[in-house]
Amino acid sequence: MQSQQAISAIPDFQPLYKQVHTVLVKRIANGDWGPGQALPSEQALALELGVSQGTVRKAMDALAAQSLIVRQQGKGSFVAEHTQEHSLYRFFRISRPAPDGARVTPELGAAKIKRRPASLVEQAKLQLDKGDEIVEIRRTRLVDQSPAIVEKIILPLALFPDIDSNEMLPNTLYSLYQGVYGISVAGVREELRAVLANKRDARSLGVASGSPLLQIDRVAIGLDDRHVEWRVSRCDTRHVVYAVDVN
Amino acid sequence: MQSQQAISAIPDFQPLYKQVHTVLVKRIANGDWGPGQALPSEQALALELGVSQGTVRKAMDALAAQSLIVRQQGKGSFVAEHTQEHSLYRFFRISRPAPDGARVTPELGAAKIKRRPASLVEQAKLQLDKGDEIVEIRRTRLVDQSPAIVEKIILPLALFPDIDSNEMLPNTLYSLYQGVYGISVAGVREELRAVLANKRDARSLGVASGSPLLQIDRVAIGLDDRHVEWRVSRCDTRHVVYAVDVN
DNA sequence: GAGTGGTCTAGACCACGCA
DNA sequence: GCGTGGTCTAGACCACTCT
Repeated sequence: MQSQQAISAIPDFQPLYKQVHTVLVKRIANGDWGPGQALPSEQALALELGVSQGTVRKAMDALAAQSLIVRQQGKGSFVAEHTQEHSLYRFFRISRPAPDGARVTPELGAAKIKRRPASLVEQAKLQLDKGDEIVEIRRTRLVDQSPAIVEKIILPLALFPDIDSNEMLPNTLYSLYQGVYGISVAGVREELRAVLANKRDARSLGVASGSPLLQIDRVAIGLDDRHVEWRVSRCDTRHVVYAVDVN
Repeated sequence: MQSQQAISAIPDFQPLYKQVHTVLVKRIANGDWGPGQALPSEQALALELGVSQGTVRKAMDALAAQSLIVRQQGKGSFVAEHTQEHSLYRFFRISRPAPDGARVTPELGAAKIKRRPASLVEQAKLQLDKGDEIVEIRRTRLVDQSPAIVEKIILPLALFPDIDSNEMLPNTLYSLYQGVYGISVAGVREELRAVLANKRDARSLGVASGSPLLQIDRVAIGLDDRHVEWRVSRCDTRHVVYAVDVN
């Protein structure tokens, strides 16, 4: 009656709750339930999958811990939405220095967008083939009305068809990816370095050429583990910092 | 028979498993079980605290998620140890750039240690009072035999009596804090900035004065939420990077 | 074989949101 | 009042470790 049953015909050796977890991730990735929509209740899923409610609960608790879903007592469980506030703070770690430590909401400055074939580095970063096209976005972000971050964003055109025909791109691109293109960013991997401002940086940020900048090299990864975006940000850290908490 | 009983005489309104969690954290912080030692079994704790095994399990799962304890099937649950490898990788995020991405094990270079009254900044960072003494450690860490990181470490002398009488400090200070002084680092808060190498940095790291360095400003926090250490590292990021994964 | 944590189930009551 | 997720319990079997 219990333990190590497989949901599919051929048993694998994952615990049941992990199998349930995997099934649910796939369904979310597949768009069975759109962002903001409610998943079936624990009971309904348990019945459908032939496991107990407690097992479904454990799988859904894991989804909630990954913030793939949001659970609300009395209402239900909902596919996480990359709304403005949410998405901004999940992957955006720029804040004011301690002891204030407040999160910062950057505003959008100038932006340029163009389409071209992927360079070799871009092919590697985004798992593309030779000849694949990408879209390059360059933009500035402001903190307290003055430019603080320059970004170069590279997107595979195949995943975001005609994204370069948008007049104005929103501040939080991830909600656009999710809402319009059905691509949810599940996680990011970032590498941080210190670099010197080149002439273009200096002009965009209003700093002296040769000023120190924090460079954030980020690859965004989708629900299906595809590399969805490559973004290189250069940040003037005189008034804001990149904050990390490890527990 | 179930639900919302309080362990202590005066009920608070925390779920039982959170109360159990809190009790266990306090006992660990208090040294009831030393690092590496086994906690009582789930059954034993459940009996002692008058709750069910499942509730104790949920509390201990949370402790494991915080990596405050390590659980081993068939053996028991053990207070986490800040061993060399462990402690190094828990809070040390320097690695090689992608696609390699391998963790790096820094070696220890020159070190200097001295005792003096806390400056104003140090008082603020470490929650000290005027006149309190601190110990300042300055040292260099090597990657691939060449200097890559300079560190300035500030410790409250009250927490680490006579630490400055040590001949050689180990590479991973956190295991020393835990093993000798009974202070476990439960988490850290870091702020990252880009700065330019001053003359001292340049000499220590073998780079040109004015080179860009990644500055990591870290406050380490103990089990009882006290600020235990303030550490400012400056890192040459030409060959290594600071890696962050968010999921 | 005894003891531990890991998984799974079944059923209960509670707190919440909504109609 | 109903359905949802949140908490708690009790009991079962499994996988692992040690003796």
